[in-house]
Amino acid sequence: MKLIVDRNEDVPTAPSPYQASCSTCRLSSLCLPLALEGAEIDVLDRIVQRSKPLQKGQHLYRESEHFQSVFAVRSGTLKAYRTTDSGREQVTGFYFPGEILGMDGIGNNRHASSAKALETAAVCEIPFTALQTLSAKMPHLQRHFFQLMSREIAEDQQLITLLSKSSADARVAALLVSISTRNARRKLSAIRFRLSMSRVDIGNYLGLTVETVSRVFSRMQKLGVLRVENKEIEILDRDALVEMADA
Amino acid sequence: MKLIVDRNEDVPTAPSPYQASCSTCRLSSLCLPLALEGAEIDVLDRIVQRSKPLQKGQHLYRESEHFQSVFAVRSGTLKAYRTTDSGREQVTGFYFPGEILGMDGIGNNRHASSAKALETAAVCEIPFTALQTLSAKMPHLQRHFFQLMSREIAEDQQLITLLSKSSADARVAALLVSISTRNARRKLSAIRFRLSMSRVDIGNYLGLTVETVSRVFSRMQKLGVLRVENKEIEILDRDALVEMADA
DNA sequence: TTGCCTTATTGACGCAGGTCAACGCCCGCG
DNA sequence: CGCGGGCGTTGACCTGCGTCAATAAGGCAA
Repeated sequence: MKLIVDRNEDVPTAPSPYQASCSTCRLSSLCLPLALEGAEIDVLDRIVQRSKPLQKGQHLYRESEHFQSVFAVRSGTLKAYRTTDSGREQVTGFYFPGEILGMDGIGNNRHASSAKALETAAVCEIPFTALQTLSAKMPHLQRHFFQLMSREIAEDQQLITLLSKSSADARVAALLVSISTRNARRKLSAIRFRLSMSRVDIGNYLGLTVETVSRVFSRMQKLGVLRVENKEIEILDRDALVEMADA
Repeated sequence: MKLIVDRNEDVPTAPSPYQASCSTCRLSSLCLPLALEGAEIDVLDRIVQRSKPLQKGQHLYRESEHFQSVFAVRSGTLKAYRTTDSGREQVTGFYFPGEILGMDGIGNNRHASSAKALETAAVCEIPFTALQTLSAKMPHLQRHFFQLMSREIAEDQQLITLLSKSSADARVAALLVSISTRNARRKLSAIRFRLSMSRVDIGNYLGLTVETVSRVFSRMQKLGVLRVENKEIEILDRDALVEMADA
């Protein structure tokens, strides 16, 4: 029944050609190289470090640690979260292959959130100082990185909008639509996928309790919008879902 | 019933010495020039346009308009907001003197939010293309701008955290603490100030109704934490406020 | 000034979602 | 292969905030 799962049963830390290079990377069309051409990609390639396979539950970096690099997800999923003064944990984002995380640390040289693998995950590390130097020389890269940061802002604002007023149904629907869309970008199925995060994480991210998330899933299943089987999700009526996400 | 409005009844583009220069600007220690030295400031100065005094209610830019510049607030306050698919308005931020807005438009060359003056306001316009060119030449500037964007991300995450779980009291307390802190940065009173935004805007920003905001103010006043008189706020017990903000 | 219209406050009431509790089912470990 | 602990689901109940409504208080126009 369940087929599984993640790849990256990762290789000991030998010479470590975890991945040849940006130019052969399947994700280059989503990731940092997006705006670059051949020669430029090679230059970027030289600063990128591909040495970090993470096991489920392992941290990539922790809040308030010294900031040094941003990271691109190569495989697997990560969550970013911060801890409030009162000790509560708040998930601020999920990161899928091709996406960049860690940019919130640039502001004061200290990570503003922690990042943890939700399943076995591989990332590319991009030392920020080197990235800056390169950016100054490669306008495309500079521009692209500005864009990536800007989009992160815009996405956070999207989430703010969601959290500010929307119903539980709308929040869950919005998350599912988002995941679906991001899957499509990676040429994966937009209607059938496996949630790598727990219900707790989903609830936390969306400002809901686990119970509510669970009830929403059940309700949507009853309505014929979704099929839910543990972490497997099938979207049966995407239009309905999009509609719910907005309301 | 809807009247008004504004369109950029735009200001003659005459010589326009609304403000001498960045180097004489009282806010330079908060704003873009922060990381620069004498000569560099002058160069930045040359691309900055100081031509836009806005009347209360007037727009600086509108969602989905072509993105061209970011803006620094010189005086007054602005709010940024986006409109959801269902037509609801969501305030995503308030901007005070020395702060930069418009960075969410970089991502796809289109403003992701609208910005409107809450009172008479003056801004400096910083054409983004020119800023990029300069950034490539001036590492300090590039770095500083990355930092500004990063901080915007971190602040949005703060708000996400707030909206995700906190009580109405905590939300209002957090906003007041934030305004207080930002006032202090500008050498204004941290304990006595005038709210430039309406209760509606506050509620919208915090994901609360006007009524709730009003009740929270009353309650805090009763508790002796605040003195509220219309838009005038006096913080009587900052520690208590900080404490409430966290819970 | 007077009056009008927008903004703010306060009260009464209802409901979405939180809380508490019980239970079933994966899944990893021995 | 069986056992245990975490994760997920479901139900019953409770509460903080939204909603509706009425009134007050600014503030701007004429």
